[in-house]
Amino acid sequence: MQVYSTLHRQLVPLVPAQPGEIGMYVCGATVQSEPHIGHGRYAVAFDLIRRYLVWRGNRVTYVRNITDIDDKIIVAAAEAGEKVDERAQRMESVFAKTYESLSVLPPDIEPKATEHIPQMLTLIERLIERGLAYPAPNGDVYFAVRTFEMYGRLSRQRPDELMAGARIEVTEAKNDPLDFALWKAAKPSEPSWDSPWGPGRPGWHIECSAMAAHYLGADFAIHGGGNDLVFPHHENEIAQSEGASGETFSRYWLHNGMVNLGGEKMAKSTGKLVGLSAAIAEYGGATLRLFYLRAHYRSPLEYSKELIEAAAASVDRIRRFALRAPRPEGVEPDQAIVDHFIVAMDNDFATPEALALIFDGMTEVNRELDNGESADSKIAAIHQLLDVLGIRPDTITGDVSQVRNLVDELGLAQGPLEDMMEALLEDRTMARVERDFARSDMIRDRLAESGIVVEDTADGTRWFWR
RNA sequence: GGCGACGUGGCCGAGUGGUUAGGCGCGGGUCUGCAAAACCCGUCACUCCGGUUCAAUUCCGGACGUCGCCUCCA
Repeated sequence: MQVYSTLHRQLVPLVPAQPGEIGMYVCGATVQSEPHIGHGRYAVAFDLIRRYLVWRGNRVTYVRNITDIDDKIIVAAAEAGEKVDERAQRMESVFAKTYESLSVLPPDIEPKATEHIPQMLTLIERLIERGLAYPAPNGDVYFAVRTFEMYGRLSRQRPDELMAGARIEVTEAKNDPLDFALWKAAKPSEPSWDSPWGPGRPGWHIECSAMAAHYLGADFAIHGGGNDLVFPHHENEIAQSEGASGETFSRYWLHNGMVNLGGEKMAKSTGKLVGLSAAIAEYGGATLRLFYLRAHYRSPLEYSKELIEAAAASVDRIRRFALRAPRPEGVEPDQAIVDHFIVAMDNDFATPEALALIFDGMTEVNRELDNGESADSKIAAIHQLLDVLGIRPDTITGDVSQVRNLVDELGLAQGPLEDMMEALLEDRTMARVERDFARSDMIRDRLAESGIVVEDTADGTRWFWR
């Protein structure tokens, strides 16, 4: 299996320290405000990687953190008149809901920064002992970038050239403008924790170093996150972790590409964003998930109505397939299809190619079914691969209230959705037999309005939620 | 200015030194009360300029362009 590692800048074989034992740390969200489409991408990308690695027989420990204390949260909470921890918890639950809608599995461990302050303090003390960090007179503690020779290895930045860029925060407390905060002295009314350097809160980067080491040790396989985190966040993590332990910190660095809107990165700071919850409400989580998977995880991904609707059309195609060709019991999946999938996915998780072969397989199955042949092993393979990709066409549902209204109007019996649909479709079939097409079309149209597609096929009438 | 990624048909998006990606859309057909679906056929591209080669979209060099990072960021 080959992965593209930002550290190596090329495809490299994925070889964990212990064969089949993969520790995976992914930088999760800062729960400052509602997630946008971009947040869904990182979540789906690494969920996919995790699922695939597990499916291939690895024991994966997936850690995805929550940053629940930082400047942005403090500011956002103040603006909203909320307590910092309350806001963080509220946003955390919004994120959790969207993850669930996107079929993103919960990580094995989801550590929060505020619950690992002791680990961070220990790490900072060690860095000071080793001469890589220093407390400043104002109560801050800084990492001394120039003392860490390898600084810039991940992002290919040289400290002198960073200086030339000059957009670096200059603080009098720092010995060098490149130094970054490990610990920030608390201002009045800010949340704070006791430390050897006085009350304060952690700098952003230290939490990931501390929590990754705590749960995965130093030499774990994969560290992931958005490619906007390469510098400075991941660069600083390496400096802190390797500076403290003297060991390599994470073997491979995987970074997902950004979601663009109108050709530019989606970001809160520029106001160029679409809310994730709103998009899920409009199109459904499965469509969003497929939207992400249509592009390779490292490529930029443009968000637009046209592209999301193309994804929705593909979800419909998958859904129809699942209805026509349900998962057969006790059938061995077609090995050729599975092998092809593995070749694609072993190549840095090439989901566009994987999707292409699944669509190919669906076309073959449909053809064979049209010809009255059995296609069970191919069907089994396709269902299995959809599972690995986390695409679950059977879990989509909609609002039943309009169906109830229609049932009432037609004088049919209320009941579970399945029963009501059966009654409605029977009514419609009768109307068609009597050539009362006004009535049959009305039923179909009304169901369409409530999000249910009704189609008459050679095998009979089928329906599904869109 | 520094670092990095990338430029494929109407759109999205793989891939390859000479032979079909796939999806969406579009045109035609089979089927059908209609619609939709499904299937079949068609829609054959690779930013530009040099170079290597019998042969380049695919390798090398250059130009142009796009995007990201260098500041909080998935």
